[in-house]
Amino acid sequence: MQKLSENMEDYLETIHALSREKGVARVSEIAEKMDVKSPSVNAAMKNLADRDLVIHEKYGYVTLTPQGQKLAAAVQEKHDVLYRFLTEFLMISPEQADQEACSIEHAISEETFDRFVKFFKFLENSARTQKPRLLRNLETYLKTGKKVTCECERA
Amino acid sequence: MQKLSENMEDYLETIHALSREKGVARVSEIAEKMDVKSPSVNAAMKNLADRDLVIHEKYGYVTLTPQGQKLAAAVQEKHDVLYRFLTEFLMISPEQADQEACSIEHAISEETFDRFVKFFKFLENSARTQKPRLLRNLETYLKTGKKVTCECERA
DNA sequence: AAGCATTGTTAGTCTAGGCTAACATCCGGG
DNA sequence: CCCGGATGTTAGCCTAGACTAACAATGCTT
Repeated sequence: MQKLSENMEDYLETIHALSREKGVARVSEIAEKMDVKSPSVNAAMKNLADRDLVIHEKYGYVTLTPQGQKLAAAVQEKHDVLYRFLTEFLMISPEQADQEACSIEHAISEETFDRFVKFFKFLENSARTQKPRLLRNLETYLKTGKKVTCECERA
Repeated sequence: MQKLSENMEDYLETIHALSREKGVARVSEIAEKMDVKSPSVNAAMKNLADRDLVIHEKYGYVTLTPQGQKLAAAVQEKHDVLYRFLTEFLMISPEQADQEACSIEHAISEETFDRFVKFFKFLENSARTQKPRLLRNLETYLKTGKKVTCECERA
């Protein structure tokens, strides 16, 4: 099985999101959400159906197969972690973070994502236990460019 | 001027690298480094020359215009920071880090990159001043999955 | 139950960016 | 000088993934 293209991953992700939001996914909704026209969606559904990632009955709904589910969930998970990193630690606006997570999510290997998740949890943990030191220092630094040495270091 | 595609950014980056490594960039070298055939390079050079990003004399060398330089340097900078983050903090192997930096570099906006650089410097600074606490804890965590609360917090 | 708006599908076209095969130019060695 | 191999270019083709225009199915509304 050939690796999925970024575009096809995006389709899966969108179907996944729609299914969770509205229960089902329809061609027109997918088109609208992805800002493409319905014939493009149609072609993509044919592609994904051929790979057994979706089921698309003529003039009917689109649903993910278990395989498609799994892939979509993996992409979604990357999206979510990236989004949280961008908003919580880089303080990017929600809209922009969402958009960028959407690009970056396709560029990251499983291996790297796995480590990044750990890294992220570590940061969050530090932010919690050292609160508000580490995070506040970072925030100050991001805003002012001034380095703040850790208080516990100076002590 | 239309935004550059990822592929064209890659061409610029490769020309930039070759120019620095060997002084000049030739079609065959670009092709080899990017693992494409020379007619593809040719088409890309025509594209980039039309945008005034490179100069490509017939049967001759390829050089970056000042504009091309600037763009290439920006891409390169993203690559470098990402590479360092991946190797130093996520402990990804040099080869894989290089490869992934190559994908991720195209997916990041100027805004986000800017903040990420600050974030990265902050991390490096913490790693230096708190050495070896923060980094060692992260390393332990990445390897074992065990969370380690900051020593200065427990004190 | 029929008609029409909505929705989905098909056919055909376009662009980016690959490729191969064939042709053109360049340059070093005889 | 000139010839052959290396290098560069052109022409023509392919695929992914978008689009428009035209056609088909569905289903709500009366």
